[in-house]
Amino acid sequence: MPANAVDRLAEELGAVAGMKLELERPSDPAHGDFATNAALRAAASQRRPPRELAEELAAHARSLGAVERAEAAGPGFVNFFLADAWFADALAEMLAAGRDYGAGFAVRPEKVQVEMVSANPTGPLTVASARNAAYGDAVARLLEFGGHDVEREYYWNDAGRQMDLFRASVDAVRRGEPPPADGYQGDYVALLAAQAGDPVPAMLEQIRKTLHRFRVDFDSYTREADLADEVAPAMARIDTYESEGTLWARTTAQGDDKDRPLLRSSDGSFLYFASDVAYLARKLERHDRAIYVLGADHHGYVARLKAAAQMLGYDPQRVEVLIYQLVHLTRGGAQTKMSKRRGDVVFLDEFIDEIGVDAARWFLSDRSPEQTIEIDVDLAAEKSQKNPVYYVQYAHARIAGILRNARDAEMSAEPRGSLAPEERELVKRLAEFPALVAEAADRRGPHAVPLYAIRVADDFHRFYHDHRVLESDEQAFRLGLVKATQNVIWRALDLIGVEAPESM
RNA sequence: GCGCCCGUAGCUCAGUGGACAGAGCGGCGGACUUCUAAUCCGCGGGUCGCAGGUUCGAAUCCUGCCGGGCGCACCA
Repeated sequence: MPANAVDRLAEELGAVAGMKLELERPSDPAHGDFATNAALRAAASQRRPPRELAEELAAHARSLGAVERAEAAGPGFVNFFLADAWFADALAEMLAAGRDYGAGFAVRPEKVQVEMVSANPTGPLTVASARNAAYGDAVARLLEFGGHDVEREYYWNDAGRQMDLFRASVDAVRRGEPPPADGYQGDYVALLAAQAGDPVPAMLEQIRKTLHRFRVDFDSYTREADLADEVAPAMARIDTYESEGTLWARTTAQGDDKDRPLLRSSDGSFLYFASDVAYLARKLERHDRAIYVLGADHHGYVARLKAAAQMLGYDPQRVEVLIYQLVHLTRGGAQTKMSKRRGDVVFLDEFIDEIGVDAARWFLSDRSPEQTIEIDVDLAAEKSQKNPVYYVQYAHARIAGILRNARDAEMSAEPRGSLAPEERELVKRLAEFPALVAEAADRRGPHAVPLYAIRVADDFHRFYHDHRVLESDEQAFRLGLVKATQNVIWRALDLIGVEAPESM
């Protein structure tokens, strides 16, 4: 039996009508609490007028207790108006589930590794990496909420040209010399120079702390050096050939646009792609699914990673590369460019100092990943009604206030009288949550969650404005309703790493 | 040149075939003796980049074009 009231209703309707159907919430309240276009969809294959099928479906639907009224409308929609009993059922299951309402939607739980950030430790994290962290972590949280076993992974280099350049830059400062050409500079280089020892692990530790502050914590850190023993065996498993004095992977045979060199011809050492292949093999040995979270500037990786999986003999479907577009910061309209090697950068720590973790995570999570983000720092820093993150948090805090005043007064999913329109709207909104979060996870699109949270806050604030909870005739029911609302808001915010305050 | 992403209200963006295309911000006007007014209510604003095509039906799918971003290393 489906776990939530909307799915259950859809299934019951489908059963009496003899067809599979999906319910949607019409934008126009005149079109009922829920509606379906099933008749329009089925019309072609059944070779019958959609309107006729809709009439039939409506007639069947009227036999259900949850349905108060059902009518065919428009070109072949069926609109359903639900009885109060359905709302009580829906609220009862929300209260029973608590903060886990909507959880466990994974049809087949998997072991999933989500690799994110993985920035070279040559400097503090920038806002570009912050989007990676915010997006990757939100996807990870969604998958966990669905029931998957998720590992958050950070891959870092401790060798290579950029590392050498970084170390040389720090050493130069230590000797009182200018950094090498194309080297790194800035206050953080001077700070690292003031400490003894290898600056690379020190920088990584600083990154780890910043991410922790950003509420993103990793289960595992893998270094390129950790893969050393696995590279040669991995090379033996894939399709290679020798040409121009080096070894090549024949990735073009698997859809890549060019073959990839594996060895540096000058000294015969393995190139980065060789480690990539070994690393991918390790990922797929240990996990059902390997997710990479990469910025748009790395989209060229997709084809070669898929090709590598194919050559290694794994189903390339198990490799998923999530690409997100870049971030632009504006301040009063003027753009701020980001580069680690110049002085005028915007670091994640500065960003958090300025707008706070909650606003930072919100604004890096509320746009679809394929959309370039533009954040006006001044606006995001404003703690006012302009800022949607506070609008949603305020709803949570308001409810906390009611619950404090209610002490341990009884809650009930059953209303004593009939429901007010604002109560019906709020219950329906909350009832959307399981499907919404399942779809957000499935599409790797966590931005749907904060946008939904705004809708919940809308419906709550409206309800709050029109109805008293405490000492009303419906106190028990309304306490239950606001508790369920608070749980959903808490969870929605938690899924994007934003806190839900008890007071504001 | 080739590949990926984007183009929807003044601005920032939702909307992966269905009912008149939505929200926030900005603008204007209202509402506190009440569990938090960081709230609520009302009013505006659109050739969904352009042109074809598929479909009973297209912002959504296909083709071409125009604009913008990002890639196309024996760097990572």
